[in-house]
Amino acid sequence: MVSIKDIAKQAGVSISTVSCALNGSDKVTKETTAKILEIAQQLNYVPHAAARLLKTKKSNMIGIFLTDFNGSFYGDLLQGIKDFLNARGYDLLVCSGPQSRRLIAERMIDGAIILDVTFTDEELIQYMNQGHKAVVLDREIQHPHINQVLLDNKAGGTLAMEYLIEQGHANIYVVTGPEGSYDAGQRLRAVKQVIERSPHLSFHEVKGDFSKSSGEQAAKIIAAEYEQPSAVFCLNDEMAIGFYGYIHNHTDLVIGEHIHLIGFDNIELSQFVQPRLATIDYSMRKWGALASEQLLKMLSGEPIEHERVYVSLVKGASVAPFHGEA
Amino acid sequence: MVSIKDIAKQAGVSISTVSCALNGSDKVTKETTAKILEIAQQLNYVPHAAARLLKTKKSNMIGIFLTDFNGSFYGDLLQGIKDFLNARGYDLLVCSGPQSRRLIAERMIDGAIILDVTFTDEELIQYMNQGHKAVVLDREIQHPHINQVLLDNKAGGTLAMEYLIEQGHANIYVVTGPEGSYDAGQRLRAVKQVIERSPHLSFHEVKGDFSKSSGEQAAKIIAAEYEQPSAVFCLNDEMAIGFYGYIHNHTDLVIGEHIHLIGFDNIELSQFVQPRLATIDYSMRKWGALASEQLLKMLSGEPIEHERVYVSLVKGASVAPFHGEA
DNA sequence: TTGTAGGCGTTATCAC
DNA sequence: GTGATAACGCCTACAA
Repeated sequence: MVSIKDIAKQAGVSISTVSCALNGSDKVTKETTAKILEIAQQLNYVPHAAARLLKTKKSNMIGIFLTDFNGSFYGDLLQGIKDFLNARGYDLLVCSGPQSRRLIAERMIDGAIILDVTFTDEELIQYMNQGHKAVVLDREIQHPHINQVLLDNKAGGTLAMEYLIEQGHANIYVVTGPEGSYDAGQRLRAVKQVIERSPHLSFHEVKGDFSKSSGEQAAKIIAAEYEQPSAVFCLNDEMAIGFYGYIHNHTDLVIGEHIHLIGFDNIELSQFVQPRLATIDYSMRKWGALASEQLLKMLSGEPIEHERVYVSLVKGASVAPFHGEA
Repeated sequence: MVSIKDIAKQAGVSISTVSCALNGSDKVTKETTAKILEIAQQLNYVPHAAARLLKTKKSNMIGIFLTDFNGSFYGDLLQGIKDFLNARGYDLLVCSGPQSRRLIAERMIDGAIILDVTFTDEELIQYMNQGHKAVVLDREIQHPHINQVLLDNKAGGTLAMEYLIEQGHANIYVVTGPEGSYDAGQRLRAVKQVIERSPHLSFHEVKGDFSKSSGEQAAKIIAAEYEQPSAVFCLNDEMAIGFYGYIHNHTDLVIGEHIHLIGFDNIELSQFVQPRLATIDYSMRKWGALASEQLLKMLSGEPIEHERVYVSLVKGASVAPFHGEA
């Protein structure tokens, strides 16, 4: 492998001159710089990242940590992060699994973005105490080296519930998310707050875990006890899609007529189902870009505050007005 | 940051003793090793990956390069790769975009797995000439540092066509894949070879690009010129699903009766559509595991040959027998 | 069994 | 403007 030493020899200059020239320092003549650059080129010189990192303590790499690699769900989020980082000279590494944490500990990356429930708060804080920095997308946690960029789940949950109530629905189900999920927990909390303020409502909770199949299960349960038009808030779209499928294939009930359904996330599929699924929308790309921005600011020592990703209601014919007796 | 120097000082021994102890060399007393280990523990010592890499030239990291982050398609493949690598002390980094190539060039990873059409054969060969090693999943390319682990697209394409023909279909459409895709190209070639051997068939090609929406487009075209029962081979399942949707929602035709459909990939959704989609199956996890295995073998200098991932036919009611006049 | 010394490829601080 | 020289943190002969 060719190193700056080789090119120094070729050019008949010292290695420090080469280093300066390569890094575009103005302490070197234009001519020598040009000569050095040319030799580097024809020698196919590529710097050794590890050596540079050892000295500069900057790898220009950011890691995002995911629970697993499933879910087209993350596509846009990752793209948003990557685009933002690339534009600023950083690279993104997507990591998963407990073993990958060594990238943080062993200082291979400059910072981390966390969207991984398998990270405990404790270990996260431990890393941060060692001087590492991170942005979390999936929890509330206070530490000088941690910044939060969270979805406004509370607003979303409230928006969804109020929409159902506005449309005249008083018999309401919620299909919950997995244990331990911050987003699911927050959404459910918002739902309960609305419920508490509206004692006239009939309210039921059905367990779900954000998967399509759990949406189907929920549909089965709710369809079985169906007596009157009901509204269902699936805490994410994937479950809502599963819900749709079950109702459509296995019952005589009609979405938007007997059962009024709203989801959360506005995934691509939501616009294709008939009738269109009402849901809560937000931009994955923006979420990713914002998280990246916050992380880079932290790295540069800029003081920052926690951020929120705002959400909005997407109406859809899956929820129709209801004018019956509650 | 605490380094072996600090722990050497604490333990009252030299740096090299610490290094040996940490690396489990038998050149150090059990007692001193134990003492050193304990101090390392309580000092929260973590080795610096860059420093180690600089010396050992092994990062124990493997990179997989993808065209983009979309597509739940890759979930199982990545999981298969990760599991295999983790079990052998390697970590997986998922990378995308031209910038990420520096991980290869700058020697941050020990090897690469390529599933990225934006990599040209030329640049790949250039990297390999510099001594890097890779397994390719998406092309045929000969180089001592490159190993191929390819899907047996030819067998799959042939299997699909023969199934349609066996079932009595003689009016056959194929919905193609994107330009430049190796898999799409190979599948189409297999189709054409079957066609050439069966001159009595009526055969039509409709352009697609592996996306669901292109499947819908194809359905629109084929439905418009529908005259008699036809068989359609969508070169991947995603298009087949789009095809389904269009036929179901916008025409009176029935899959498995007027239109007989087969796909490729056996994605999860395929088993849920009604009637079940006939398709070509293979294991993403195995593909990933095999690719990883080959890469590690290359890294250890073991001589290896190119590998193939075998496929099989999955029958489904989306293709029914046809006994009419061709 | 332990310590000494040199080097991995860079960057950075100085003299010259 | 350029060139020694010393780090960075770790590994590994080799010497003691």
